[in-house]
Amino acid sequence: MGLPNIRVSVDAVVFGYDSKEGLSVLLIKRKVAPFKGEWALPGGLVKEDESLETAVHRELEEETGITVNYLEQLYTFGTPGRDPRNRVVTVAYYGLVRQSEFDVYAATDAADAKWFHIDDTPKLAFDHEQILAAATKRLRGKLSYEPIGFELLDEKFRFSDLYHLYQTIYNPTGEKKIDRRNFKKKFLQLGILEELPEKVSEGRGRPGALFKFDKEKYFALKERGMLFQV
Amino acid sequence: MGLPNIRVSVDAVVFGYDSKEGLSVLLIKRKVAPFKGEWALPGGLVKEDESLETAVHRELEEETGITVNYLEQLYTFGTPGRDPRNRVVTVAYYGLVRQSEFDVYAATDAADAKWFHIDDTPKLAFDHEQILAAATKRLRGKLSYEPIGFELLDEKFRFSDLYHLYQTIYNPTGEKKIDRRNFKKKFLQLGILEELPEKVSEGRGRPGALFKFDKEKYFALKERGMLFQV
DNA sequence: GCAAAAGTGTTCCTTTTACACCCATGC
DNA sequence: GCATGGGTGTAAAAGGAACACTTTTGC
Repeated sequence: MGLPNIRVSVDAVVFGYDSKEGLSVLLIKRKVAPFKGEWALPGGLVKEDESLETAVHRELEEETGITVNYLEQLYTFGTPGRDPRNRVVTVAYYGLVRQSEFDVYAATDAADAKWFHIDDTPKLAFDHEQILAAATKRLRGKLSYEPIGFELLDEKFRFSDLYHLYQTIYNPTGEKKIDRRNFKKKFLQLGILEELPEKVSEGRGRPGALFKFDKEKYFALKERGMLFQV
Repeated sequence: MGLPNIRVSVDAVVFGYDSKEGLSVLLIKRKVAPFKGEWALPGGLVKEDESLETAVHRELEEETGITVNYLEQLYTFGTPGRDPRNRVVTVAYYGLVRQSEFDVYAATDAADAKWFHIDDTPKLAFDHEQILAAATKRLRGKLSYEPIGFELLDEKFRFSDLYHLYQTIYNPTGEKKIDRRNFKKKFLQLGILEELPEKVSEGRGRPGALFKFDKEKYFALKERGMLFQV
């Protein structure tokens, strides 16, 4: 009985948020077989001496040029046959970024790389649609027991940006449901927001105050795990 | 640049519950190097044509003789150096069983196999202490947003068994905290318990009614995810 | 009769929900 | 002046927490 020939890869589901465009996911167009020319999650084989996390960051850099500072392990997919050529077990990660901060470009290892709105993704290679679905589900779940926002919003943001973020992720179909006042009350009670004296207008309507996260409290709360039902 | 030489293994953290002994974990004594003679989590290399889940079940059978019907993926550990000889990425699973149902024995692939009380585990091989810690944390967390019990209790059980289960897992140090009446009220409200006409005495004290889970509702609730704060 | 476990309701408090009007600005 | 988004409070309802005595059995 010879040693099993199994390869290990990593894949990344990077979510980008933008107040105008909502929630997107970063995809690449494959440059090599299998599935050459099709869209897929960025990712690739892990090298023998690098950690899984290092591998994800490296692959993201090589394929899309972006650097993500928040990545979390999602799930490991290993069904035989998920890669048509070899047995490949892939460790999937998901991450969150402010979409506006990143110029995405097809770096050396991909034919193309771009953001797709979460409700308008193309057919994906391998079992990547399954991975994407798992990540989306996890993101939604996470929202209700951990503060999310720091990674997705600009340093200073209007309260309505935060509100729309939650609204978007919870309620992708767009029927308004979350009560603005109750949401604000609840969120402010967490004590992780700092209201700035500056006000900013969006072009029309009354200008709103800017807020920023109190990083210490934010991460403390995140560590401890909070419960936040919308 | 040659292909990376990485192996893939699975490890299982199997928790057993017994109303008398509380929460235990199943460990094996390693029969082969490295760490020969030391205690470790059951597990081993994945074969090229089997799924990860199949591999866990197979290894459990080969090393401890038990069959677990509830196993869930926990996390994948892949730091280089976690196995002293080769690069091994391990996918950890955790599961729950009724301890009383299983005769554990050292099957062919282990020198010994037994249950250890969760607060009295030996030093473990590899990074298995870290894996065990992660599993314990996850189990506690899970308890508060999913019904747990079906997998850990006999088919028919007294309400106090369920109560002690939660008490044990939440509150390992044993200072009583959960209010019996409130716990019962809340749990019954979930609508997943069926009260049987039979009563049973524990030898002393007033006999209590037996309950069983309404499987359909139980698993439905589990799918949807419930929120249950104790 | 006493030790051990099971059964049972009410009150208070906290949290959550529902809900509508005025304000500041750009055009 | 009107359209657009920002800001704000209260009342009713639901859910959670605290709490103690009685019942049934074995010995």
